[in-house]
Amino acid sequence: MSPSIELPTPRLGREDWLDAAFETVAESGFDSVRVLTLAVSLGVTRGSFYWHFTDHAELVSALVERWRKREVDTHQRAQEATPLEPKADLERLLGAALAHAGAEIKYLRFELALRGLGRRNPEVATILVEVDRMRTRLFESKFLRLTKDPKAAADLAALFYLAIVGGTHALARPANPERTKDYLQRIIGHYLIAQQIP
Amino acid sequence: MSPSIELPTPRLGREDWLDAAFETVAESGFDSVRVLTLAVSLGVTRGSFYWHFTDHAELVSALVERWRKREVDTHQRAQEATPLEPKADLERLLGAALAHAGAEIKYLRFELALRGLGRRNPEVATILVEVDRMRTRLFESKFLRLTKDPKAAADLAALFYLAIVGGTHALARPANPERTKDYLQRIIGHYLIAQQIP
DNA sequence: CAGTCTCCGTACACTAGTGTATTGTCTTCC
DNA sequence: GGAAGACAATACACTAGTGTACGGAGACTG
Repeated sequence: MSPSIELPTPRLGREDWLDAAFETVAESGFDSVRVLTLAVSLGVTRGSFYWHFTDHAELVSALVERWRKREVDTHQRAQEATPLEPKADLERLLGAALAHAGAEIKYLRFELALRGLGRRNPEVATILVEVDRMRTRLFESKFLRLTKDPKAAADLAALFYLAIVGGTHALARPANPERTKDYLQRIIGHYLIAQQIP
Repeated sequence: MSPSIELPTPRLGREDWLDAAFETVAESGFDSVRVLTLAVSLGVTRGSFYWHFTDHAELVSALVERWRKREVDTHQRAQEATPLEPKADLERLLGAALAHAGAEIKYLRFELALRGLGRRNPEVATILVEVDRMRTRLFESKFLRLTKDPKAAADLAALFYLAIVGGTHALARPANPERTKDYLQRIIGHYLIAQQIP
């Protein structure tokens, strides 16, 4: 009989637990992250978990921290990217923010869940404020290449970001993420970028 | 000794439980709604709860339903309100949507929590889609009085609504709701209403 | 003033989850 | 090939929560 029906069941590392937790957060929020449930879905017992983490709380904060690091990272790369023509630059950022296909939609859902957590966890709230500010400032610097009025650039960046956050809610819905993304990109791009050149 | 130190402890009705549940949702989300906890905070035991509700699930769906009814209600009133000049009309709606002081901020936080619930509960998701559509259509009808292009009116209404939903996140933060509201109202009003007259 | 309706307390059985302590079992590496 | 280290199972004690069954007690009503 062929022996290798059952997978080799590789041992788990910290990242595996974080990945699994990430999935559940994206699907059903932070409150659904249970050590027991994760263990079952990973095919092990909780014994494994408490080897990698001291605590349920540590899992959550590690997850948040991993997200923060990645955000700072992609922000760096966005800053260092060779700048296009100002308008195209903003459109590229918009497209990235509304990224939709496959894994990306999970990131959007995760971030929404994180904002939910931030509403009752001050440390998370602080991180969110920082990331929001980071992104807004990037937008601001781009808008500043379109208009010379610094106040208008700041306002437009803020409004731009508001629309993106709002759009995330629409994208997080099951129906038509592809079309939704195209639509969002079109209207935000049209009214908040194309139309705003002095 | 003066006898009336302790309050008369009025008996509780269904609404009292719903009110208490509403508070916890606004503060810490739907997952924090526990029968036991509510009972403690209301100063009774769970015996009371199971007289008014059959179930924990019934509490939640009753809460959602109450919210939906109220939304339909305020929508009716908004429709029937004597229309002002088109621009002022939109600005009034914007102000209402971003209402901030006192109790209103709880409503905003509740709605955000509800959107979180909607991400994993299809019935709630349906309700949210309906309410969103209801509101957007109202905005659309108002924008239609500013521009004759029906497509532009639809787009502007959508963008308007995106900005409002995004703005809710900013308002839900503890810091400076007053100032935040003024700022949001200003930039949304400026770029999405004032500037969009053909 | 007895009875009924409404609301609440109490006690019980049950489930899901956490965290700890201890003991295995692979791997790796000398 | 034997010891050490990395990962996992098991068993235990504990907490918070749900739902049910039933028994009061207070208020209103004839």
